[in-house]
Amino acid sequence: MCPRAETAPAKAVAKEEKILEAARKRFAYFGFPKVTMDEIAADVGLAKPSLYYYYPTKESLFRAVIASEQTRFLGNLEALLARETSAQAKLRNYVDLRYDLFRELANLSALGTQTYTEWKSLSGDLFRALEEKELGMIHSVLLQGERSGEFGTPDPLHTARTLLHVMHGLRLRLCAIPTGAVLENEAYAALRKEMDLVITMFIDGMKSHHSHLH
Amino acid sequence: MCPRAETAPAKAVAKEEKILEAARKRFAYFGFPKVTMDEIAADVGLAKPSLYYYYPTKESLFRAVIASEQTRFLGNLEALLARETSAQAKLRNYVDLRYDLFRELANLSALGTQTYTEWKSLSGDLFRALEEKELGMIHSVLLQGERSGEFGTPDPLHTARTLLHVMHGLRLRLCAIPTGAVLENEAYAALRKEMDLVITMFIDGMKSHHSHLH
DNA sequence: TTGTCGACTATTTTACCAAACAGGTCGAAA
DNA sequence: TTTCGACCTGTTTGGTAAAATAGTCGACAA
Repeated sequence: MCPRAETAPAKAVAKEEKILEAARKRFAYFGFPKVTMDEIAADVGLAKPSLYYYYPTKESLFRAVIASEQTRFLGNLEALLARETSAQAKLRNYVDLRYDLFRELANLSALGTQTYTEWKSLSGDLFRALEEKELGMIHSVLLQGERSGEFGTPDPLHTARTLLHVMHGLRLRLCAIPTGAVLENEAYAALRKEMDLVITMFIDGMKSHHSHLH
Repeated sequence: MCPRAETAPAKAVAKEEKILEAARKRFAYFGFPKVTMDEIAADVGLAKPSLYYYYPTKESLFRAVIASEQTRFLGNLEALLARETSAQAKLRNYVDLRYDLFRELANLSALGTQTYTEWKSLSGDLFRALEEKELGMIHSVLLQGERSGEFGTPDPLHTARTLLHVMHGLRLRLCAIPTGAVLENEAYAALRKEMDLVITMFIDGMKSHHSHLH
């Protein structure tokens, strides 16, 4: 209520986020090892030791960056699933969001694969936690689809997991393997089309499974 | 006809294959850089220079190893497609074979990912050529399924490519990302199940697409 | 002619050391 | 509460000498 009462902490939080943003940019462009704390400090107009007032280690700062990206994604995803639509529509929307996150992460990482695996190793637990939540959401959508009679699967959890792995696999493949496409954009457009086809196949496959049970 | 006429070259060919086999084992266990030509030579009871009589460079030997593995796979695949069965059955058999090749390559490479990407970079053209042929075969099976009325796709080539990419993506993911599974065998069993589910979804999806056109 | 190898070359890896660098700490001062 | 100068310490870097390895050549043998 009183603006003054919030001033001191608000300022600290604001600075924390400025640091986070500067770090995100640096890490994204140059990768974790090539970024120095001095540089990040300079970006936000501070000296190195001041950074340690907000983040105890370089790694914790990095993890904070990852966590913030993931939180944003999860927020969007949750909002999406909360909206009252068909399970199919939700699955397609999920693909949309997933693609966007892939795209963003790739955009920010000059070096593709390298950064990706680097991130994975530095904060594998975060990634695993994200996948866990992502899996849970897909799973719940599949269950919704089953309840509402849109489609069915013999094993919704297995299907959800496979779907998740397929999407990540496609993305990983794109990063790990030099595609024929010269332009990065082309490669991503192809990824997009493949993700769409996969989700279509899964939806149609699940519909047909359901109708077999009729 | 005359056994004598074949003796000299036959012996040479046999030795060539002994070298190939020794090299395969070494490369598989230790990876390309950690293997020396002396070691391979010793394995087959020769001195290093003799190897160069059969293979002009270390890399050519390595490529010969890869090529032989791939040829075997392609042979099996072709034999499979030649057999007179339904397109569905062929797709499922393709998954079988593909899985086996994944499994074998992984079995032979102590270091998983590392070796995989190493191989890719050293003989990317071979891998690309293999994928090209693999793609062609999947494509032809999809076309067969369409002709025979088993199922249909709006874009068979795109579907074939996506299927290929999905399978490779799943495998790649397994290599690149430390899974929760402690035992490697578990991880591969999971891969197997996922590959099966994907092909099921694709088959069902394509069936339903076909029946929509009815 | 086909196949083998000992001895040699050229290039890459390794081993090592010193200097620079970068993550992290501390106490003082706004 | 927030900032920073000075300091500490483990790691990376650069350069070099020694070792190892891919690849060559000419001689020798089947």
